[in-house]
Amino acid sequence: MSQKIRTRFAPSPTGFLHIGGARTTLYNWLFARRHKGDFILRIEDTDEVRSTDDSVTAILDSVKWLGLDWDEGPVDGKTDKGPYSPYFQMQRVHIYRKHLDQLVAEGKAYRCYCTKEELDEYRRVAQLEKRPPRYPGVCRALSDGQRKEREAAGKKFSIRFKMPADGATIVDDQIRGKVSFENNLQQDLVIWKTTDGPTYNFCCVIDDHLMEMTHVVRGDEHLSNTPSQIQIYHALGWTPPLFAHLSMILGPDGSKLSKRHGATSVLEYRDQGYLPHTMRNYLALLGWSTTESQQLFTDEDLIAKFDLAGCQKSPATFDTVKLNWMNGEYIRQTPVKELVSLAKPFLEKAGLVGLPGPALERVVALEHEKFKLLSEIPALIEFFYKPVVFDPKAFDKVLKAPGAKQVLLDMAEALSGFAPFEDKALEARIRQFVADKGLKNGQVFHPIRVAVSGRTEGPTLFLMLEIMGKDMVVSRLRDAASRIA
RNA sequence: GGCGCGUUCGUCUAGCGGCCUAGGACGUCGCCCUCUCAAGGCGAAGAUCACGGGUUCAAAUCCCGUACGCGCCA
Repeated sequence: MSQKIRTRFAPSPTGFLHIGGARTTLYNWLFARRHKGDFILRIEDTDEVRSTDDSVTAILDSVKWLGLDWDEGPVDGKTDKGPYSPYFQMQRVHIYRKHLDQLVAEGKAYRCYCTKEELDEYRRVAQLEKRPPRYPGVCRALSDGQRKEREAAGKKFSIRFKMPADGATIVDDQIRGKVSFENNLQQDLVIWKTTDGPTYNFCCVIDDHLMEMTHVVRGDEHLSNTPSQIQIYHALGWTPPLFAHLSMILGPDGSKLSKRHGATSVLEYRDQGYLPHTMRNYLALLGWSTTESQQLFTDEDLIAKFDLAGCQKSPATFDTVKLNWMNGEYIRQTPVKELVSLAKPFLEKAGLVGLPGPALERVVALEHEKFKLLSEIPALIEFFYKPVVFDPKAFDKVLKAPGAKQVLLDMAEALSGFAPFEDKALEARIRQFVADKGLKNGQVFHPIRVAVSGRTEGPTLFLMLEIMGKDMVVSRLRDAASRIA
């Protein structure tokens, strides 16, 4: 098979891009990139009521932020590019109608005049009689006379696709293997609504074929619709693409991941300070793995190794703890200069940009290995730029300790004329101080740390002092001492 | 209700008949490093492989059933 691989992600713009959609996008993208194929984005906006322009924008922004570039599809919320344009389904209705007409003309689809009330009644009775609540095919069996009668009465109709009455449809799923569905158990699917518009399952088939998709990789929830879709392909004389159905992503309580489990929108993860690369790596591993159980991947690595056969059939629970670990891992791998630039929005929000004081690069470097999220950077470094806020527990425990006040005053004195005010020299001087006074390291180091930073945890002491500079250090030592009763 | 899918440490998973007294990763715990917190290093605990039957010399791995969970159909 020398055919070029083509995959797509086809969201309905009825909200933001959630984690599940992000993973589906990622897998499609990885698969296409792996096989030097094309990755297409298509907007399924046939639900006029729920589709919004804002959603289109949010979805495009999300996919862009994730770093998944598409070869064809929307350029923005209105325009698109690519040889199969348009990629917005609402602009393709004439195409669907053409194929609809063909099916009807060939007797492969028929008008159904049943009203909502009638359908509800069929279903109610079926439930009562413990039969499956399927459409009983009333209008499929209509005679020409009966049909004319209904037309003459001007009855509204939908259009249903005739499913084969017998046999079975096999979905040869790339992840799950062969899954068989009895045709007589499938109902005649509505492919055109009473309100005069195509339905999801119909558009999807036509677009996937016309856009020459070779692989349809999508969520589990579509597996049950696949046999109907396959029959539509056949009715139109087309060969279906290969299908791969991904398992769901669950929340910590085992139910489908939703709002009440916390952030579900990709953009929320961006705003919390996760790196796109973390999301790619983590999401890749949520339902896919290599035989070696490798955890950390570069993008090249991911592309080279991704494989549908390695996808998990069972659902996976989204684990923020592991996500955080991975983000910390990648933050540590990010050069400081780049990290500062990535953290800019967060630093700006905290008012830490453009302030006098040490260079952000130096300060960030000092705490580099501690960050798990970009959003927590400001809180960990702000004491370099803003007045010290004492952690009450630290103050009581360390600064109120016997002798601490005197240590701070003596230390301020000792350092006020000290030079060079530099890491190694400071360490030597302070250790000397400890020895001279006959104290223990902790009795000196700890009070200094709390006095200059307000907290007991923080960067390595002497380098922190160097970066703060003599003036700030000395004045903070004295200020802290003055606060001790 | 029918149909379909799924079920290995708390979590993500390896495993595709013997290499499994079930491996890795996150998390947890302990130790080391150490000026604190991290990071890092080392180590430990943690899964009768959902359950019950088969098949086989041999099953987490194959078959059947049950339970539970989820999806689709409305």
